[in-house]
Amino acid sequence: MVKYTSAQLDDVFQALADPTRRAMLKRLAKQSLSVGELAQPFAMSLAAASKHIKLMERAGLIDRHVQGRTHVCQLNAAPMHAGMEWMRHYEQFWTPKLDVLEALLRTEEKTASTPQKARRKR
Amino acid sequence: MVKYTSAQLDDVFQALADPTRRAMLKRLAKQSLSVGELAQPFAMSLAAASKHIKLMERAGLIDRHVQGRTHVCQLNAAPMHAGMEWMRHYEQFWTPKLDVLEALLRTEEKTASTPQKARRKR
DNA sequence: AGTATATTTAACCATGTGGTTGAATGTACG
DNA sequence: CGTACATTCAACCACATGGTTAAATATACT
Repeated sequence: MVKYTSAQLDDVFQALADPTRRAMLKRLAKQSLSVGELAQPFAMSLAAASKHIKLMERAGLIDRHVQGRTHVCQLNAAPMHAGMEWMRHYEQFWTPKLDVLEALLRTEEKTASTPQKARRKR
Repeated sequence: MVKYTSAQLDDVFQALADPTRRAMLKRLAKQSLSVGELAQPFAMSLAAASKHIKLMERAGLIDRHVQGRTHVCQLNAAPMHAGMEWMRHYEQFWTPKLDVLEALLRTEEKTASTPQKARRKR
């Protein structure tokens, strides 16, 4: 199990926090694309698209290999793993809580003075 | 299966793209806390912490209920679900690829013309 | 009423983001 | 060699961020 640095998470989440970039990644999931191809569907200059790509490169989500005059971008989803792992710890909180018990237990963890039926100790 | 809006994802990923905010959420996973309590561990002004909290509120990750003069913040992890679902589509790409085949298939989809070992030159 | 506590608001600063246009760089091609 | 193409760089703009301090608000306490 790998450990991820905070800065890594910063960069990945940051990269994903923009619809243009998410759309680019989506396309890259199907095939590698040049900068120009990646930019084409968007109503923005090439320079703007180039900046988005650079930001994703910084996050490690895109690998680039220059081939002649074109730069081919390839998805590298691996860094998302870090974000996924981070979020996974919270999955329990949106997962249907079939029992109020679980919530109560968490509350009591803090309270620590309500002995109720068991748990008393510490 | 719920569908998530792009703006929702923007806000959630944005909220998670900062170590201070992630640390705050981590503490809220254990117990609800007032703004002051939430801010206490950090070397920053209350005003700064207050802004972080507001940003997470905007993302729906924190619910606030005012109780007298203190504002109690409660984790609401549900919006993370959207981010998790989005990422899940990419899980296949960092998951161990036991077969090179899959990668090849994706590549060929694009190439479609390079005849084998040729590729001579250029 | 007056004071202390909890939090937000306002004004400000430096830096980042998302975009533009125009010039520079590097590579391919006739 | 000269020109076209692919992409970046530089300068600029408006606005968001992450932080500060100081003042404003709201509630509680005596």
